[in-house]
Amino acid sequence: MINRLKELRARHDMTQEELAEKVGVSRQTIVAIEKQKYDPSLSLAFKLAKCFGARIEDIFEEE
Amino acid sequence: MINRLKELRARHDMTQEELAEKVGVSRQTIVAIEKQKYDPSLSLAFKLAKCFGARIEDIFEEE
DNA sequence: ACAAAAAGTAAAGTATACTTTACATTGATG
DNA sequence: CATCAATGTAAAGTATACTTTACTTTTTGT
Repeated sequence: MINRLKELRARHDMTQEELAEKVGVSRQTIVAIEKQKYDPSLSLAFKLAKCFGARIEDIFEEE
Repeated sequence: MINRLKELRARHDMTQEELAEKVGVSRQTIVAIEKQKYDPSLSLAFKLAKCFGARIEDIFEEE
């Protein structure tokens, strides 16, 4: 699974901290996902998509 | 999070066993998700969506 | 009604997602 | 170049997703 989280966050001009707060997780979770350490839960993926006004498929892509 | 997995599986006339095999998980995982015991991982959600020719948002819905 | 297939339940174990804390590195600005 | 904000790294702990095994209940077909 690859994701465009970092890219989208940059485009929306947000810090990791701001994004984390907005979707209700810790900053470390954002770091881990951006660094591709693991994939978000489905619930978090929904929140991230909503936050960026995108669809899950626009942010995450199965290999 | 609510899901229409059972409904979609019925519509596609598949058993839990068949679906489980097709998306590469155990039957118990399918049971648990249909019974709303927990949500699938993002990766499994993608596979289920693909299997039914639907979008993730068509199968799963955030509350 | 009976047998077989499908679905449901339960429990113990493993893997992954997420938290918290703490510290190190990078990058921008005075 | 010094400082502070932002980002990165690491490690130990908790919660949730998933597996495996085994057994019970429900549904379906003859």
